Amino acid sequence: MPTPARTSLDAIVAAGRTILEAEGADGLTMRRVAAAVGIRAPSLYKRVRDRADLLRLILNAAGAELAASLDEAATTGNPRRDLVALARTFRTFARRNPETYALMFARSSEGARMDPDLTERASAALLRAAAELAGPERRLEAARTVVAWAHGFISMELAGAFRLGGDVDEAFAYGVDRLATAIEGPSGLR
Amino acid sequence: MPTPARTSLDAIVAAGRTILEAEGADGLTMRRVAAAVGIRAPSLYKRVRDRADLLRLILNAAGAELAASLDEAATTGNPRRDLVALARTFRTFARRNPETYALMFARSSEGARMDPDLTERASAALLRAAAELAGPERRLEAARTVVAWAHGFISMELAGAFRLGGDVDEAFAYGVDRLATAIEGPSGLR
DNA sequence: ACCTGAACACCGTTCAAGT
DNA sequence: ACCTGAACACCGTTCAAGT
Repeated sequence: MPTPARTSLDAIVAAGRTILEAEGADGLTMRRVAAAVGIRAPSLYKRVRDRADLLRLILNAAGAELAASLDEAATTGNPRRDLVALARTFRTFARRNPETYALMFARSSEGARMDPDLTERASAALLRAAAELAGPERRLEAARTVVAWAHGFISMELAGAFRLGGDVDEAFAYGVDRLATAIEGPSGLR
Repeated sequence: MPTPARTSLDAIVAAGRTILEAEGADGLTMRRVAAAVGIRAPSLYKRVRDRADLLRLILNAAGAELAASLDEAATTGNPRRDLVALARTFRTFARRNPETYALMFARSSEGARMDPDLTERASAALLRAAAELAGPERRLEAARTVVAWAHGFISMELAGAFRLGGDVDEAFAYGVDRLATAIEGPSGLR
């Protein structure tokens, strides 16, 4: 005789996101998530394969939000301003979802990998701006250089690695300005 | 009546490094490290406060090696060539010690933080090159921009985030060249 | 169909007892 | 002084049993 469902996959993923940001990755335990949705840990396995699967679903949900924000941000028509807007949007997301952000870019030791389609969607606007600034042949390297800088800056900021003082906001503004200039025009390589 | 020591802190840290790189952070268990040095897990607590402390010692040992390599690398006399050498040295270290590298730049959720003196030592050569390229007033922002790019590039490479194809080595060479140019000369900001 | 308690094989860590 | 087995409070996960 069927028992009515007491929760849903969406509720589990949402609870997981909240717990992940509030308690960190170590705090995201199956028992804790189960309690948050009013069931016991073993019942979670009716809806997710294992903890890595739950983590994957959490990263996908957050990644979809990020991709949508990026799409919205890059709409000024000016590639340089779009680039600045994209970098800011990226940083804002990371500061609001630091634990999630760290896992998105982590080595797969946690076993969870975001949906590749989402990664592509999140890259699209940047590739467009990069093509306009650096030229179509160099657009991939240019986009990579910018995203590497932005990710590096943000992850160091989140890790508290900027310990030599100075204004971090200003350093971010300086960096994105320098990067935009760096990928502009003909390559100095070779 | 004293029992002779069966191992040493150095042996424990060395075993920890090997296990960390071979099995990942999750594989670095107190029981596993103890077995590698021929004792039982509880005896480790005679030499380290807890697992976070062991992790800290591992990161310090690796960080000292990295700082020494960086010092050695930046000796061409030419700031631009020094910058390229520093970036390459950094990347080589990360590729040889990927698990250690990831923890060095991780949020302190793992609880282990490297010795600040080591961070400073590792930054010194870069700050010198940055001062020559960008001018003394902009050296901190310039150094941060370069290290952010390098760390971002490397951590994305290690995470397997470069999925759109293209030559990753060439992208690294392109990036460091662009970054060196980017921090040169007067700032375009403001 | 969904949910549960009990159980298993792991953790990090403590502690009394051994030499 | 250093090392140990036993124990505790946690994990993720499985599974038979309940409704």
